[in-house]
Amino acid sequence: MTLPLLLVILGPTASGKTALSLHVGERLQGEIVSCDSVAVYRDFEIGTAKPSKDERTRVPHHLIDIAGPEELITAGDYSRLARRSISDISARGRLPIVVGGSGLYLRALLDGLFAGPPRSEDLRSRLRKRAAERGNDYLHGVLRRVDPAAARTIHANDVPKVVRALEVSISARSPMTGLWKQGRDPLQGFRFLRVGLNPDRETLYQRINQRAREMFSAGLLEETRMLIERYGSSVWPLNSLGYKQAMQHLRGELSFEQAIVAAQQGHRNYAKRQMTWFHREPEVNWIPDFGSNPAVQKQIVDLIKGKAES
RNA sequence: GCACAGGUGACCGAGUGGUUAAUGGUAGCAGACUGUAAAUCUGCCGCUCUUCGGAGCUACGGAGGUUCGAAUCCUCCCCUGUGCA
Repeated sequence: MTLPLLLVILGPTASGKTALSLHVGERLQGEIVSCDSVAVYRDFEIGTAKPSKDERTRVPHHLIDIAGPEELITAGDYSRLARRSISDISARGRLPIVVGGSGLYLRALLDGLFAGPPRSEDLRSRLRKRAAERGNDYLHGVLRRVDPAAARTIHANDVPKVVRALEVSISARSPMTGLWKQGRDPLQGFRFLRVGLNPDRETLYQRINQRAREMFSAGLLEETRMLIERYGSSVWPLNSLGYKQAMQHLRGELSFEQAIVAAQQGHRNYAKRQMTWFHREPEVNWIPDFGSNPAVQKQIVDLIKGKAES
């Protein structure tokens, strides 16, 4: 018996993942599992370019609006929840479509993570404080003693990763890279079909600029103000692209126009990083175009039909 | 038209006679990423070669000049901003 198909659509922001997923979902009785680290939070609408209410009626969506902004959803949380959704969808005999822009979340879902100890906020803040007081190199030196292999791959200036490696190694009383050797827990029971959208860079950047500006005219500022009022200005997702710049404008640090330009910049840089990440993803069927292109949509539907029969 | 201020590599911006192809920053490109990841970090970044140690060429508005040596000093010209007319 052949395993059920799992479609994965990946690509940078504004590459047309949503359009493609809706088309395929409608045509092939699919349900969408969003893989977006910010869309998981309720009330973050405009800046996350979530699919509209109407679109979510056309094709069922999962892993959107699953937490309040004051909650912390990690890659591990996401992975567990998404796997549950996928097996439910599959049990209903429908096609699960993972639509991903968040590289780490996608990897956590498909390849799994290593079995690490739980977060320790206490330990983390102590380590961060240590780095601030005695310098990045000092903290990195500690890591070099605790987990030399980790120290070799993590740059001293990358404090968050140094802190994480130390947190894991110290609370587990064992080097983090040693724990890695025990392996990950990959998602099993499916045949993966990965489709990657990789439109022409310059065109993508234009599209990003346009979309970021539209977010502001669609009321990103008002939404941000509402979020601050409702949840306070220190909730984590307010640091996300667009919201961050909207906050800076509300605080008077940037003019309206400057905020837009900064948000565009941030989104372009992000798209670049996403592509770097996705280049490493194995077995991707790369499409050098936008997912909103009807020809691409047809091509993917045909591709899936072919796979489903084989 | 006179008086100041200024014209630096894609952009912003240091540099006022010599380890200067020229500090920084931004953009761009490439890369890393195992529970905050829309985060965080790294490398490259005038052109042409290179056995990767380097070699050559072109560069600081333009043209001359001073000097062993200039983005840096002098002269003239062009342009920009501000002030006085």
